[in-house]
Amino acid sequence: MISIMKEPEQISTLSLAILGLVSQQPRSGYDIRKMFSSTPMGHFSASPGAIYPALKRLEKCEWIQGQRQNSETLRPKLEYSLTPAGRQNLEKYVSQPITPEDVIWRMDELMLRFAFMENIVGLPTTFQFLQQFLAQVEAYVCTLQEFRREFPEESSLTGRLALENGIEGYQANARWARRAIAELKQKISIEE
Amino acid sequence: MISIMKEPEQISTLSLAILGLVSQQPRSGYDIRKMFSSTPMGHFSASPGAIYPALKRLEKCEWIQGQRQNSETLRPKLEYSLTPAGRQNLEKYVSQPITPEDVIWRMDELMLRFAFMENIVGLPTTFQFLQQFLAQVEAYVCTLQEFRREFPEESSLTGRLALENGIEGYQANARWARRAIAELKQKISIEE
DNA sequence: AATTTCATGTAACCAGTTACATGATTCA
DNA sequence: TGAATCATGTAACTGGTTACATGAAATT
Repeated sequence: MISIMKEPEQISTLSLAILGLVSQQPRSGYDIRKMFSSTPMGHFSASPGAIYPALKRLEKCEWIQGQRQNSETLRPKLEYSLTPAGRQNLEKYVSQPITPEDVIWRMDELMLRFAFMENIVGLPTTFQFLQQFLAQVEAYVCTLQEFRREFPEESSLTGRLALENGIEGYQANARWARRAIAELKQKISIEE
Repeated sequence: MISIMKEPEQISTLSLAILGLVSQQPRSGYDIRKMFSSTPMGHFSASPGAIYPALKRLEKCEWIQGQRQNSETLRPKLEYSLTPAGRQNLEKYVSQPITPEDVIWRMDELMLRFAFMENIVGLPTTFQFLQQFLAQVEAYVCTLQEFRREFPEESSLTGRLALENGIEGYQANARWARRAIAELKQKISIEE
């Protein structure tokens, strides 16, 4: 008897971060909490009330699987790793085409996808990701600049500056993407 | 009989955006939804399921007050404006000192505070805000660079690049803040 | 012996998402 | 007359926050 699990169409950034981490190596909830609190990895809270339920959810839909470590001792720990199905779904998820909505509403998710991409889908797909990313970011910069041009000049100084902050942030992302593309190109050519 | 309302110690970004908008002029829920969907204002969803309950909450704690417009017609609309108490609380909230946690976890909130500051607390306080902002951002850039220096070079290319994306984003914020400070300085000197 | 770190959880709460629902007004 | 826009809401669900709870192992 096979139980059909509903696949989440949209993964929360927390789940994605967890999947990325356990894709690298088996990790316990505590390991993940440590990563979140001791590194600038995304901006995740290390609260157990978020992480342990998230692990349970991912295990229930069979993307990850927990294995009890040190069962003999009095302090066993649960180490999770990706299931084959989980890896497949993760591959599909991180390789999705980048939409304009992604860069407007889900920048942090895009960066998470990117951070783990190399590991999960390899350099060529990562390269494609960066090209799409750059194109979408550049397009959005144009939209914002258009908006900036029509901004009523005398109305609100700080309002205008806040808008410019957004534009410059996206421009920084574009510059970064160009550099990253160059680095990847080099690495790919060396590996051949 | 005075009912004592519990003041929210932490305001959600959505509530803050709403407060900022109604501080400029009386606005209805529909007006606010339009702002969110037609301008790059923050990254807020215009869903009625978020906005109308938020307006109700803010009205219940007496920061804003709704007034029925066009009561004679069959399609009245509710225009909210800040109460004196609401304005006072908003002034206090946006002027709070900026903590390291703010730049790490709540960048979007800081930008919202800034976008409406001029209107709510005037240029001198806005100027102070920017100076604090710059200092905290620069400090965090150092932390990230320190982290970058200790990053294992061969481990993950995309991981390293994602970290650099973060650093460059904060550096862009610092540059922006320096420019904004210069602009404000000029404007303040002209107005004297 | 006391403190810190390892390690995993639960319960109440809250806010935002999605989807649904309603009806007036204006414009093509 | 039909579509788009104006205008406000509710209900079910979901996931993250805060706070609480427990106890072993390692360190000082």
